[in-house]
Amino acid sequence: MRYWLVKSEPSEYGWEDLLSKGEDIWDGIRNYQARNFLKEMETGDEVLFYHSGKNKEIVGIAKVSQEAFPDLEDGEDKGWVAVKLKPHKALANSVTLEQIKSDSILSTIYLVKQSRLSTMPVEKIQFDHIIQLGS
DNA sequence: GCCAACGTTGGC
DNA sequence: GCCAACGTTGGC
Repeated sequence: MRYWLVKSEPSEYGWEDLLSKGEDIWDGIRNYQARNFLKEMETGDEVLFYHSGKNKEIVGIAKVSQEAFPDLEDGEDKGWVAVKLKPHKALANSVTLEQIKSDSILSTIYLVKQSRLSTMPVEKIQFDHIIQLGS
């Protein structure tokens, strides 16, 4: 079991959209580093859902419901992949970027170090800590 | 609105 | 293969 964080601009696609769908394809990733992480995701892995832009906070936990499969571009397999996600649990209190940056356990995560990466792994200790902050 | 950090593109 | 120019993302 591994832990991840995915990022989305809520005006494009937010946690609410995933909730209302019940399960959805997480596609359109066009960055090699993010793609490699997507390929490593396994069914049942837990995924923190982060809203970029105005709110900048982790709002919920999703689970990988289907492992990587080809994400076609113009009907062709160009090596990009998508996964499927299901909402698992909303955080009672969302965890803000400000909290994350000021926390000694969390300040080293990719979210802070490499702000443009949209899909990234999270250490278990960090994941657990975020859940604790969000409960 | 600006800027930093990346990624991509294209000329050489 | 290098690098300058440009585009994009996302925080401030």
